[in-house]
Amino acid sequence: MTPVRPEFAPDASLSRSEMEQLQRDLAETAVFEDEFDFDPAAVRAESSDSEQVQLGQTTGQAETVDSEPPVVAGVDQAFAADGEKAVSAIVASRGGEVIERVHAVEPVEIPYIPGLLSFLEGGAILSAFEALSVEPDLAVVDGSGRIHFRQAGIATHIGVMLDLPAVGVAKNLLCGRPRESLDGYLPEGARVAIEADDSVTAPEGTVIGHAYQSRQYDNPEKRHVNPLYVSPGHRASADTATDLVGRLCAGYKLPEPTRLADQFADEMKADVGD
DNA sequence: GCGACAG
DNA sequence: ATCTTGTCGC
Repeated sequence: MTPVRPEFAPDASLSRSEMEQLQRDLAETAVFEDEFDFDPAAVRAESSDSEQVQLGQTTGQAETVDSEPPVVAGVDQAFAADGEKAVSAIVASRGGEVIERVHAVEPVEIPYIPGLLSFLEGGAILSAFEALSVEPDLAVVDGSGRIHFRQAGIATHIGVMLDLPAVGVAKNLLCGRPRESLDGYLPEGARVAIEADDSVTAPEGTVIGHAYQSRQYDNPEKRHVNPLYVSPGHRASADTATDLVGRLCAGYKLPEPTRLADQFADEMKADVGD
């Protein structure tokens, strides 16, 4: 698919202040509330036999069409050639079934700067989306969305440019303040709101995402897992973004679309010449 | 000056 | 993100 808002292209030749201004403009365009063309409750991480039966039955065409799970695009990056090439991988799946995999390789133009990640990886991701044939309903991007200084993390950048519902899934917290301490043991399924503090361009206290415990061990003393940081990218609220990620997890810390893209990115990286 | 920082 | 062996725990 092609960008609907090309004016927001993550041009790596922009000055730092121009990049930051572009992000502020991007955040103005971003929609941090649910705006889907699909039923979020129909999103699933794994395929089920019952669905196969339904699709095969002759119980009304409209019904069978509606029962088709939304297409989710998992997006992840890897770097090759000593960090000089950015490899972006997208794995599209429907109800857990992989339906397409594409990738793109672009030269790395700038170093990693916290807050400006989309200018490092955005180009490769958009190239990969150009190569994608299917129309995804949702994108799950590695990195933050609204949990960002200017509310325009990479998930927001990609979502707005493609006008595609997107959620960001990060392994570390970029900014914001957890409503409750995350030091203690969080049981599986727990979510803690991440609020805007003075480092974020949003009213103090605005919920910009959640710390989400997608996986946890039973014994708090022996071993524990760190939570995921989920935030709206575009056309999704913080609550629904976390609901969606929860539905996309299948026993592992990371949601399935991310794991699939992660794996494919590694394969393509080796292909390019690790 | 100090602190803080996705991938 | 990436560089890397073994090792602890379920």
